[in-house]
Amino acid sequence: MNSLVEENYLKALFNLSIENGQVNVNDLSQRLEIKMPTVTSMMKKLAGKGLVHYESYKPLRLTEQGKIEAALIIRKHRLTEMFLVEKMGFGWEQVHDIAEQIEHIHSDLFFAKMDELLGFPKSDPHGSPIPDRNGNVTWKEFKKLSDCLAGDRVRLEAVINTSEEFLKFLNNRELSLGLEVQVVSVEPFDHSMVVKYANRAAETLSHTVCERLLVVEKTK
Amino acid sequence: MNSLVEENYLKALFNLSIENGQVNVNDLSQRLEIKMPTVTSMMKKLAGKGLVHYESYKPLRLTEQGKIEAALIIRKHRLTEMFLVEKMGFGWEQVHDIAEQIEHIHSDLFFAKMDELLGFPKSDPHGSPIPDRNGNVTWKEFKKLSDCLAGDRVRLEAVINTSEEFLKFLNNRELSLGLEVQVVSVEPFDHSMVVKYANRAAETLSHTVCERLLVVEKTK
DNA sequence: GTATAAAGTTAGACAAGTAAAACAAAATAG
DNA sequence: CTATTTTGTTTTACTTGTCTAACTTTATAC
Repeated sequence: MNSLVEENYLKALFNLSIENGQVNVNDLSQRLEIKMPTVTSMMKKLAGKGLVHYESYKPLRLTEQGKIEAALIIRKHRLTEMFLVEKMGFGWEQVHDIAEQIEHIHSDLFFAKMDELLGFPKSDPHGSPIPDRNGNVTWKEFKKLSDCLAGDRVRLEAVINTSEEFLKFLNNRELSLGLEVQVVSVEPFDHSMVVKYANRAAETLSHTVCERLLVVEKTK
Repeated sequence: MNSLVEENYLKALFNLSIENGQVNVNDLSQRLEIKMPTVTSMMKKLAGKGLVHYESYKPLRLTEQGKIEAALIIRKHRLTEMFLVEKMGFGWEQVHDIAEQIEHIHSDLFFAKMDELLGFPKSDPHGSPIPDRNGNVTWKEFKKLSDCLAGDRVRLEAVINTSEEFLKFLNNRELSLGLEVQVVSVEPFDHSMVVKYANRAAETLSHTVCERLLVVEKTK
């Protein structure tokens, strides 16, 4: 059984691998706000448990077993977020910190019950996929809104950042998952976008925001 | 902010005080399955934080602040148990271990929401009172079934032990809270009781069981 | 009322997780 | 291609929570 601390390293390593591809000690150190020597020693420990491939000065990689164990923690996190939103009435901007704690609860029954009550959801309130009971994740093919062109019509399917500030920003602009969005124009200078959606007047979104919005082409 | 470990000491000390009155280092040591020297040093630490009155070789006592902080943890535990039973469909025998973990979640909002969804319950699925947001507990006057006499008609209001085995034992005999029970006879030798309830044939309950069942006299 | 047992404390040690300081390797900038 | 910066590692040390062994105080049994 992994400790709470080990679980956090596994999860961060898993998430960074997806976000950045290659993960260095420094990346993990910054993500966890833990100094590099501590990260190095934990990597050796997790390598000893067969969860990480560790070689000095080389990028960090989870083993197959490490990936499974990380995915199962993320499963618990995302099921919890979904439960908090769907069954307890929380907003999608309120659930991250609570799920960050509940993901470490040890009780298969508890999460199986959540899953059942939710009707076995495939994604969490931010559009991220929920790994299955075996730790398998199937990613849908999303495109960043920032990669779209003027005239594109797309549907908002997921957000990358789940911080309270970002999600409140989206709430203030009535941007929510499932929304159909039309790209009116792209500003060549700063890559900001003018978009239209719902019954709102044209809205300008910075590149920083558009990069964090994942969409699919609207199938007519 | 108290650590998870400190929280467990506070809670155990609070519960033992109610169960036994006076609490010694040895009692706490046995309850927590932690050796006495460790308990002694933690008591000094908690005394330093103003949560425990500690004097060498004297019984242990929570300070007023210690009682409040302990009661707030117990509040979280009992709200969780109620939520698991009422909103998630768990049996009363399944919830202890999960609540034991969730009681350490730090999120006022999370427990406030549970409380609200449950309609501000006054007691948990085992009949124990839920402390209020300020850590105040109001105990109802219960009597042990084992203190009743032949002919008494009472209502089962709470159970003392919340272990899975004990609650399964009660489930097997269809004993649940709210049930009206009639004491048919008391065996003088071992204090076992013959009782009748629901539509069942007479049932014999050992003294050990009757001691753990809390009742009120049935008001006609 | 002393002898023994039980309970409690002190002292020293250890594991997990952390960081600071010093050093080593790799990447980068001229 | 060397000099410098960045990244990573090693060593040492600290904190929290735990234990064992040794000792002290209090309680209990004749």
